[in-house]
Amino acid sequence: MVDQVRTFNRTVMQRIGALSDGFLGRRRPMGEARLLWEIGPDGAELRALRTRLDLDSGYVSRLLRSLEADGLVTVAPSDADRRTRTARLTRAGLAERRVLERRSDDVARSFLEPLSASQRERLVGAMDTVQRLLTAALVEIRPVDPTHPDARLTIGAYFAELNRRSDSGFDPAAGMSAEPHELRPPAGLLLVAYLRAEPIGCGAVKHHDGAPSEIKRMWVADRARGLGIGRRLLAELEAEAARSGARGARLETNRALTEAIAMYRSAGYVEVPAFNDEPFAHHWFEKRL
Amino acid sequence: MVDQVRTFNRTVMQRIGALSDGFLGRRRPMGEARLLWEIGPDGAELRALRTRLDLDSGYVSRLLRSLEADGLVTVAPSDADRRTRTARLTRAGLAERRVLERRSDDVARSFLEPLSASQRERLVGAMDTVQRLLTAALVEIRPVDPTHPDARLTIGAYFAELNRRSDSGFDPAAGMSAEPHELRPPAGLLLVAYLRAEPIGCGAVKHHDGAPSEIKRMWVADRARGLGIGRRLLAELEAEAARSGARGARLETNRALTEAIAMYRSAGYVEVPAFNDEPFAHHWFEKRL
DNA sequence: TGAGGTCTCTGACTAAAGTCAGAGAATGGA
DNA sequence: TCCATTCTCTGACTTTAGTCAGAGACCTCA
Repeated sequence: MVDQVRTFNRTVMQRIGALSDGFLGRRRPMGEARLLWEIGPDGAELRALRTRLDLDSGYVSRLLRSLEADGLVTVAPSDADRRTRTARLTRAGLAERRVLERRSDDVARSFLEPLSASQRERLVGAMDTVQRLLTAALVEIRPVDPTHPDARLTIGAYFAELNRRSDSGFDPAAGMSAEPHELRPPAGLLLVAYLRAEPIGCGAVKHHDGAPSEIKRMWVADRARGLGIGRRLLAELEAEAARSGARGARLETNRALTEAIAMYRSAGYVEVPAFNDEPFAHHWFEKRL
Repeated sequence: MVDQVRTFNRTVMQRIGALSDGFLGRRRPMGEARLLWEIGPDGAELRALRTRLDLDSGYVSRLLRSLEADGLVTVAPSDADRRTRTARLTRAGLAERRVLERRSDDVARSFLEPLSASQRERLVGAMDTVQRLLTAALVEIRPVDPTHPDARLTIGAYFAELNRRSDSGFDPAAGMSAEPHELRPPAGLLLVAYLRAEPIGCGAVKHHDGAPSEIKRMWVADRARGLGIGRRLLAELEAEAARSGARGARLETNRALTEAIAMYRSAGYVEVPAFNDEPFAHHWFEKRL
């Protein structure tokens, strides 16, 4: 498998290399072209450009000077903080960027054109799979303190979604508790899933002496679904429950969360009679560990 | 579709970029690392290195000088032709190359590791599809004179394969004719399929006044099968037949060539009674255009 | 054997890419 | 209001990457 991935990397790298050639060739150095591209139609702050392209501040400055000299870019202090400056594309800069855009369209088209309709469909489908799974492989799951901003953010998003999707609305204060101290070792654990430093999911476990651990706050951001992140969170929480000595894991859920329910079932959870009186729950599940 | 290909290019490019970082980071410039890699365990002639990496001869020379100074490479005149020189890795060079190899293994592994077994399988499968189809899109089909070396090469390979696979062996002199002048416009046409300048398939058509054109010499190299090249060759030959005024296309084939037969059927050919007495044929097909 | 061609190397360049150490303006908080 | 900090810019570099025009060794074929 590793070999197959490697040959993939080689082929695709060579092939997509054509794209950088496309970025080149307008008698503009690659660095300038990348910067022009990254500034985008709405402009961008220099610090954002630096971190996104991972360039030295002096270097960015010099590149911008050169683009300014060509009349493609203007740089002006930002309104909020006059230390930082914002680069914007001029009319000519926008036109130049459109040329780059057309070029990368051309590259994409050159991939598709020689193929038959069914080959095209297969190619695009497989590309989507590769992309999604490569992204999924980038997701990292880490324990986070329940009071950490990332924890608040994801749990907040979870509540908001529950409120939006369940027919009765949702009030976090009314449900079963999951206070910070209950989700902090050794009483429990809160995990946050990150995609490139951005929190995109969470899940928690709350231990009970002599009883199954409770899984709580399982949530994955919309645009990160279908990557198996929920399943990974769940598996890690179960492992944590097992480490704490629990013989099983339990959870309750709202009937509106159909994908979650399907995922629990396929992960080996079986529906059981209500084991608590959480007012927003319709289904109770349990799994032996 | 173009958009999907573009986002694929962006994601994958970023992700595989890690690989070049892997090649870098050993405090060795990328050019040297690429060269070291390309020389390979068995050594390589400088001209081969130059064409494969597309580098200036002076530049390669200088890079080799630097690798030599580090004790990683030796360069000596080739035995056959003492103008050309062959670069070989020393013990240290081989070790260094193994480091690079391990690094690109690590990158590949980092793609796979966070995924579940079924995700891995899907990823590798999709990678294979992408790779094959991107390669397929690189194939170019061009008319070639029947006496051109590439034509001789592919037709020779076709005869060799026929001889190897058919139980009776095959003697090109005994069969129905397809002399150079019969496959040259306006009497006919010979197409050769190229993958990166290397001929990997052929196919010809021979016109007959007032009768269906004959498809001859259809062949695709083993390692290029499954890319739809045969189908493309056939389609172009049919188009050529139609241009010449033919109302149909005919062909005969040996029963050993099962994939070819399946391809003809799925391309709309129907089996008909023998329309000639080609001694090596078992099936005769025809299609209306 | 000699003419024309092939192959690699050296010298002399240029352009791009990137690094580093301040300088100077602006900001936020004590 | 002052001090530490943040942000961008400039000047002065270094390293890579790549190009071009010969020179010289070697090969092939007439």
